[in-house]
Amino acid sequence: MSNKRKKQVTIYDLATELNVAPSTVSRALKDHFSIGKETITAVKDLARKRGYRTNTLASSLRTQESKTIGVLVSWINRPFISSLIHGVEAAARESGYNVIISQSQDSYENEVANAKTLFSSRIHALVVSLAVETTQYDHLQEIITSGTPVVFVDRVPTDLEGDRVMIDNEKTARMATQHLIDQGCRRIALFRGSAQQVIYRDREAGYRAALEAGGLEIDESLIIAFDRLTVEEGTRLTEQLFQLPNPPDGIFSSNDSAAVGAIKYARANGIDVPRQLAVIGFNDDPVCEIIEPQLSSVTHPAVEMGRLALHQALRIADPETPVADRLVKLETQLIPRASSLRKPLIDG
Amino acid sequence: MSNKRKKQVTIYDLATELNVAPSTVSRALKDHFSIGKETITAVKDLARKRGYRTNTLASSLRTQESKTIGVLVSWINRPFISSLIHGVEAAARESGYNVIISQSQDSYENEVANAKTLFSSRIHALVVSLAVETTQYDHLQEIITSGTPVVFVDRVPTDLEGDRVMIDNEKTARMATQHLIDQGCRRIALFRGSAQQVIYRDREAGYRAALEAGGLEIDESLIIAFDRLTVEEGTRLTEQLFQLPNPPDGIFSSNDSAAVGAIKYARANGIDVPRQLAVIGFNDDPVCEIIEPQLSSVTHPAVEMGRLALHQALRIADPETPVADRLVKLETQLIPRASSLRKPLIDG
DNA sequence: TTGTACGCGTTATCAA
DNA sequence: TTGATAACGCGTACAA
Repeated sequence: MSNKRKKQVTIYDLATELNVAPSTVSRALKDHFSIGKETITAVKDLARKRGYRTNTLASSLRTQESKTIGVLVSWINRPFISSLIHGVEAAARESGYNVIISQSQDSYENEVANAKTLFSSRIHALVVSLAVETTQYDHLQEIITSGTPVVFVDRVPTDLEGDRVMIDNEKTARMATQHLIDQGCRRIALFRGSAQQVIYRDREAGYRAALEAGGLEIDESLIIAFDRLTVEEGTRLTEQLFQLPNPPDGIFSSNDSAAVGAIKYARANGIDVPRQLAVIGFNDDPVCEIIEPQLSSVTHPAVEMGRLALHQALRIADPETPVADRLVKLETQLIPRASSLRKPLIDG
Repeated sequence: MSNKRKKQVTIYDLATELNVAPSTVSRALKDHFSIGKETITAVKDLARKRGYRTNTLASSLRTQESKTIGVLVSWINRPFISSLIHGVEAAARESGYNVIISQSQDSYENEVANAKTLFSSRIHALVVSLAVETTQYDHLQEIITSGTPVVFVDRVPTDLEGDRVMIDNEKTARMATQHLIDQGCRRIALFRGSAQQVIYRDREAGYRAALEAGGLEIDESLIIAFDRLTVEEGTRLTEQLFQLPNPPDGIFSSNDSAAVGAIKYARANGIDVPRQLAVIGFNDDPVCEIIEPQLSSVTHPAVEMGRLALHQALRIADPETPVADRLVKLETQLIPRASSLRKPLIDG
């Protein structure tokens, strides 16, 4: 709102013009049962005519009840995150809420600053996917303590009570790794994200569990720590893998981008995918159907997670919410494609 | 802000505890020159100790000056849009502003509703990329009239005064088409987006201009109207093109997704890219370097456009802003890759 | 250097 | 069915 802005119409203006009290106008605008029918229509007509818009600021201040949801994520311009926000925003708007977004850019410092700003904006609730760097949660604990609902999505904290919407990372990773074993892989590499985030540790756990269940030896030199799981990093680290005396015959990557990097390396170096190297990613991004060979993956229902997180945020204030519901785990699915299929699938 | 929320600390609480007036606290917190040094430190110390957070709502109401920027786009989960928002958010936060996002999902009706909601929220300024359906602008004119700065990005309106941040679509399309001609294409098809949006009409104009300049005949049956420019649509409509008695030897697509669809069709049907069919897209999305052959494109600097739009929004209120600056056109660049390169490029 | 008093626009309470 | 009044938390003109 800049300085020389046209003065906005208020309920006071309408009241004066209609010769009624401001409180009457206020009630008429929200169809309060105690207001006469003619008064209501008269008020609404004039409101429309004068271009009246309710001042959300004043209303929120008075009622101590703001209709905005804060969203705190790492990077907006990532497929998974932008779909997540899409889900939050769509669900929020259906429920009459605005959405304020802020990105930490994976920096702890930014995350703390943004959390403070959002808190000051008196948001109704906060939806958070942590920055990679974040391992300490005072900035969020403070918000929870104040009574503002906080819902964690995907990148959740370890030791902090609070509501979560996520997938079963361990189980999903096990499913993906198992698939590679079923396809005949014996030396499977893991592209692991930053160990600071529990979701990546869980995926590692799933990977290890699948290998053990399959009776395969775990070779620590095949577990590769990634920093940002980008395409470039995937290409670079695949190259390193293939300089080992005994390179892998399969890769399970913690996201699709890094898996794409692996396929690019293989393609450029005459390594046959999936025969010499079977690859499976994580997220099922659109790119899976674009790269050649098409990339196997496991679903990570971003939009749905966003919607659920929002609904969870709105329900927390509700005392009826059962405690059991405070952890929502979504189902995931294996999507086998050419990058890992060496033999026909057993069923359908 | 839910009902049984812990009461927030106010300047009034701090004032009581320190035995000073609330106004003194208010001024101390913003380092007002008239307040004593010790008072300032005392106030700030206590504020920290009590966990005081300034109430943005109250402050905005009082000053008639909100620190939030509204963003109104079609779909958040699209590469170009999410990068645009990324740019807006980053720049806004640097300047101390929050960002409220809302998506029209390309529906005119949603766009109108969202514009009204944002307006009611007393945003400082609005950044808009229009819904495909939108051809009428009353909902935005109203906001402009009220004195709220409105900046249009990418999908801009035709006959509405207002600030714009965009690229030169006609020139860029000409450059892309010219490139195909240079590579020896003689029958070039155009993947055109919805004619309702001027950006797509401009790209068509550039395409036509390049053909004319190159002395090539314009075959209207090669100009394909797309609805949503998706991969699937690209594949489907390429198939149609190749059922023509005289199919094209080049495609200029108004975005990368549809171009990817064309390449997928070609790959599946043994059509050699680029020899039989040269393809160039628009946007230079990350997918360009992932598909095989890699997709030629022209840049569409989304993040930069977002940043500029935000800065433009903040400058509009400033009476010093020269009128000439109200249309910002960014430079674009041709990125030739394997999908269109039949001969070595003339220079580097 | 600090305090007093009012208003931003809305809504809740109490009274009429 | 409607009106008068106070209060939400903050900032500022004016007074001290």
